[in-house]
Amino acid sequence: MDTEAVEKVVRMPSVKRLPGYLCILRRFQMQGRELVSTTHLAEEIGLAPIVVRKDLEITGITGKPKVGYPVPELIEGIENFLGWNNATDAFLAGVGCLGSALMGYQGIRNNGLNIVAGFDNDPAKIGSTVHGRSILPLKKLPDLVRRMHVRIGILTVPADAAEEVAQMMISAGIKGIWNFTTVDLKTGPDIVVQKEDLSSGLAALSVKLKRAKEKKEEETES
Amino acid sequence: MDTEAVEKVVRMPSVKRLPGYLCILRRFQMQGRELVSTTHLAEEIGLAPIVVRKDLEITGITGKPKVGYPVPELIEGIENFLGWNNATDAFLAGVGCLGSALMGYQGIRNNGLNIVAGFDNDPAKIGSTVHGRSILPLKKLPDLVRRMHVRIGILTVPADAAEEVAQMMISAGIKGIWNFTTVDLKTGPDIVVQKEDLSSGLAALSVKLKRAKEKKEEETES
DNA sequence: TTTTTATCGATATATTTTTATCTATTATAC
DNA sequence: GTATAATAGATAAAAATATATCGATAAAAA
Ligand SMILES: NC(=O)c1ccc[n+]([C@@H]2O[C@H](COP(=O)([O-])OP(=O)(O)OC[C@H]3O[C@@H](n4cnc5c(N)ncnc54)[C@H](O)[C@@H]3O)[C@@H](O)[C@H]2O)c1
Ligand SMILES: NC(=O)c1ccc[n+]([C@@H]2O[C@H](COP(=O)([O-])OP(=O)(O)OC[C@H]3O[C@@H](n4cnc5c(N)ncnc54)[C@H](O)[C@@H]3O)[C@@H](O)[C@H]2O)c1
Repeated sequence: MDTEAVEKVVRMPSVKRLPGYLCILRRFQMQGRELVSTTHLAEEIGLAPIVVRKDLEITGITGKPKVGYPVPELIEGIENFLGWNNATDAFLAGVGCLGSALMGYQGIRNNGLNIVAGFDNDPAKIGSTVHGRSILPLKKLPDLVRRMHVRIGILTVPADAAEEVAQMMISAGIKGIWNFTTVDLKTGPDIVVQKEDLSSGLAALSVKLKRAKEKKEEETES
Repeated sequence: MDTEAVEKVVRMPSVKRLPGYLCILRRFQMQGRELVSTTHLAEEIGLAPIVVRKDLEITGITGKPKVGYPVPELIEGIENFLGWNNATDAFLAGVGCLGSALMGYQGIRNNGLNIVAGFDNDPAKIGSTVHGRSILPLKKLPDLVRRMHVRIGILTVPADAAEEVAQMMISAGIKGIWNFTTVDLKTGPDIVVQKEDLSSGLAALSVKLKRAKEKKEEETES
């Protein structure tokens, strides 16, 4: 029985902006700041205050007029909303250039994800460690996923192996794939795939630069 | 005097999806396919056909009913729209884990960006090469930007150096910064910054996973 | 105390983006 | 040739997202 379930709509753009606030808030906390207003947060992150206020709404934390939000509560609220309070284990497949960079990246761990081990099919890599985490043979992935109840897989294999390795992950019980390959994975509806697409970022940069250039040329003419 | 300028609005979401189509189209071309329909493209990329058709509109390429679009023209149209036909030179600052991965990544070169050199302030790295490109002292960046008329800078330095290095780039004449740090750069309005934010992707993954889990639990209950 | 100012939180409006509908076109099958 | 099915392209509707407005509230200043 839905006892007045407040149908809270979570907007994805807001969700994606939360880590940015979190990063700034953590810095503020280290500086000993107790309170922060959306005005100030907005200035730091380069957005309009109204955007920030709307975004923070989804955490459920409330602020005080003329004062702002309590920094520690806000941090906890965001972490809590994102489920970043308790670290989640993840496996990474494809310990190449990008894969090892990710395995050593503190930013991921700070955001609630713990890359437990890397998997590869290169005999030269298997058995060694990267940033303190061991590289295991890909074959062992399914069994370990099951035994350790790992739900998140990070995919950094070459494109032609992506689909196959992803299927292996899913068969073993992985529920979410952080996909760094260019491949659009074909998965069932119960699997969550987050594709991290460098090329779309580059496309955005290219077009924005082109626009800026055109704009400048127009101004020069007039 | 605007002689009936067809005010073509470029939607950013469409721009960001173009590289995905491009990647698939290039594969099709290698397979010798001459034509492709939005229906088929949509299936490949996992989107609705209507989305694909709307997106391809901005390239100006037209298709034929019952047939589709000519693959080579479409590739050229997308590349042309994004300015990826002629490679653009770029400098990268901060040749660490991520920086060197990017310098060796063919995907960037395929998308019209040519990382000419890397810059660092670590004496141990300066003078060596990464994936065939030399690592130069950061000090030399401004002069080389001016001499080579480089307009794009890639920022992969640690967070605490980001603002400083970005300012150095901008002062030298860099117009677009591909920012991989967590820092929200403070720049003037004529500088284009594309922030590549891993944490927002992770946030999206976390929330989508949480949702999927809740949904499944609801289904199990009923 | 009263006024002023900053800021929250709610509501409303505008804009952007997605999705649907419909018509025209063209290759293919009959 | 004519019917049929697939699909482009235009237009319209719906949904999502961003932005603006405004009253309430709390702190600081007068
Ligand atoms: N290098 C980058 O900067 C970058 C950036 C964005 C995306 N990517 C993507 O990340 C992926 C990897 O790129 P990279 O540059 O790290 O390549 P890489 O060749 O350096 O690394 C690939 C790794 O995967 C391993 N591998 C190959 N086949 C495998 C398999 N079937 N199972 C398990 N491991 C396997 C290889 O042994 C290697 O260690 C590619 O899909 C690429 O498109 C790379
Ligand atoms: N490692 C990852 O997977 C990853 C992923 C996403 C974003 N990032 C971001 O990329 C940046 C670099 O990360 P990393 O893991 O490669 O770190 P890293 O420490 O491996 O590399 C940093 C490099 O920058 C150089 N450097 C330091 N100060 C400099 C300066 N003032 N000028 C020029 N060079 C300087 C260092 O010598 C080093 O080579 C960070 O801001 C990080 O948040 C990293």
